[in-house]
Amino acid sequence: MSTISEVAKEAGVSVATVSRVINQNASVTPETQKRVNAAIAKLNYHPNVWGRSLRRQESRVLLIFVPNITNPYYANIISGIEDTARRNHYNTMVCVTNVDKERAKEYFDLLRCGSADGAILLDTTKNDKSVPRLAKNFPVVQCCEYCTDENISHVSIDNLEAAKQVVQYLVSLGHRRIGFAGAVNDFISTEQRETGYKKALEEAGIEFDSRYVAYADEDYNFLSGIRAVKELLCLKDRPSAIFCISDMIALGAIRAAGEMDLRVPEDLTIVGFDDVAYATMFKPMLTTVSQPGYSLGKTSCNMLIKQMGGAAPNHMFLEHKIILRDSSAANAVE
Amino acid sequence: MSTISEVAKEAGVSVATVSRVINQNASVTPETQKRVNAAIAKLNYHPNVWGRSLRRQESRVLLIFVPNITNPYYANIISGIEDTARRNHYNTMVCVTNVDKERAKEYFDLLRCGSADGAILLDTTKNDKSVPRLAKNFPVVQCCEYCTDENISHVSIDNLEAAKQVVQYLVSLGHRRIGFAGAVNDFISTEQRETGYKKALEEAGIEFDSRYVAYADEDYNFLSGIRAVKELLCLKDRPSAIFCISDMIALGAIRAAGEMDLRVPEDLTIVGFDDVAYATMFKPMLTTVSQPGYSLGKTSCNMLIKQMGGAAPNHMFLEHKIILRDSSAANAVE
DNA sequence: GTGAAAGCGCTAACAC
DNA sequence: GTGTTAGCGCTTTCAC
Repeated sequence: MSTISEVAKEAGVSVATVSRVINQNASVTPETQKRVNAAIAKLNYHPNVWGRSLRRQESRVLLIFVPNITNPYYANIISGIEDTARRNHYNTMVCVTNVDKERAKEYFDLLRCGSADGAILLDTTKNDKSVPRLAKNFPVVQCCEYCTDENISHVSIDNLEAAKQVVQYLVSLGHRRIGFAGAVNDFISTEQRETGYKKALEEAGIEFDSRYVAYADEDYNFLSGIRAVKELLCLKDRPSAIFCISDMIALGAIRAAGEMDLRVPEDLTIVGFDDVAYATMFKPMLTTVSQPGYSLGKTSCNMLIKQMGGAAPNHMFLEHKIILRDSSAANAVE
Repeated sequence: MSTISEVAKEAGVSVATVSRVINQNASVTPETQKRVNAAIAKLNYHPNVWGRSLRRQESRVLLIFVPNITNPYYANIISGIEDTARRNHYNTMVCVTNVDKERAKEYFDLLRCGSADGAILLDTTKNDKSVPRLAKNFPVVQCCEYCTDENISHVSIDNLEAAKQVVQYLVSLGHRRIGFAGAVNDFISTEQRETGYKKALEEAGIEFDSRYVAYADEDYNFLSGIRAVKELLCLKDRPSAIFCISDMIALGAIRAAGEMDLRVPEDLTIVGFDDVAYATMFKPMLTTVSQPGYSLGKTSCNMLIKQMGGAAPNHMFLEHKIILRDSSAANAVE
């Protein structure tokens, strides 16, 4: 590992000149430039990032907080963030929190100790108190999930509206007994999708029936999806359609239906949320809501960079899309 | 962001004393310790990592190179690496290369510029030339995939043996026309699984028939899996069993069979590889080879840390397991 | 256009 | 047990 002063000696110039050549921001004779570049190449010199950061007081690293990377839904978002970051000469560091507050707190220290300049959070919960505290001192953008504090930037889709549209679509298919498979967690999207479900029912003049609502585990896992949906399917007047707040739960719903000898979509319509790749690998292929993952990531990252440049916190909602496939059909139950 | 000298002033001691308290490695009066700690708390001081790294000449960051994070198969490995790293006071940085050599090269610079102390590579190809070059200058461990250079550490399962066992199992079920769905890439696991397939056939006295071998795309994607397997199923003497080198391809195989009105496993036995979570979400649930993901990650990380401490390169093979589920059955085709 | 030198925050060798 | 100080590699101000 060679240093700037070794390069300077090799090229017969001062370290200042080498620095100027590296950063291309000051006048250096083309000829000296050539000599310096030759020395850099010869010594295989790479500017040491610690020295530079210490001097510049910035790390050019952005943090990405993800609850887990098992969910393919995050892959696109992360791609969007990373591409944008790299285009702006930032490196990224994926921090997998596993929904563990302790671990997240440790990762927050990466900001406090200077390891990173800002963070994009994909795992904020509704009433999270640590995020506002962090955002007071560091540039932070929330993506997809966000807390109720108005002063912190966020980028997401309009979950309430999306859920409403799903239920309106189900109503348009003739369904009246529409179930809802949610999850027990503190994500705002979870809440908003349930609210959207209720609003759409109300607007359609269908009375809300709490027996038609069931909940999977915190992390929307497959097995708990099966369990939750079975609760609904065991009812005397079982729903003819079920809106699931994640594809994973919807996959569980298909399995649950199969185990109870119900055909999808003939006997039961199922709609998911997220449009992960696996939504099309199953038969029947899943009707679901598609989020613009890559754009969500890209927009978040751009917002963060602007904010680090002094811009005020901002809120953005991107467009979702309902993808019609095989798991939904007109109500034929009675 | 307060500095060590501000803490020193606040506590009425020198910066050296503060440093000693922080690093708990020298004798400081309990009383001064208390004073210093009070000052640290009061100023909410966090040691600046740039200053420390510059001085100590280490970053305490490890890189994890992953081809993509869409594949859930990597999640466990990464967990294993991260937990182990954190236990040893290292931070990790996930670098998603997208099988893009250019991007990987840029990430390699993180080592050259001091941003990281070592790397675990999950995406090495057989004849990769850049990895040996990198490994000459920096601590590197390869996980799951590795290149032919003997001097670079690696941790993986014995892919050849695993493939052999799968085929032996299929033979034991009475299958004689056994197909192989591989992929067009330069991963050593791909090659070894094909070699294992051929060896097992040979040992069973079954002549190798090149018509029974088809290839999915480089990244084992679902659609190309369907395509490859359809090639095999269109043969006059179609195979009664197919060994797929990844679960994703195996999922494609199930779809392909379905589209050609073949039942799995009654008309066609399918075996996958990796045992991803989705292997059990489908009906039929997949017979597959399970790799000890978490252990692979953990072992790699421990090996890297030992190596950074001066240990010589090492090679390790961990145990795999064949998981019998619903997609395989005795040959009933003729 | 180029060089000398200060200083970013920290640790550790040395002095007392 | 504690303080002084050099120096890690870099950028940038100020001379010239």
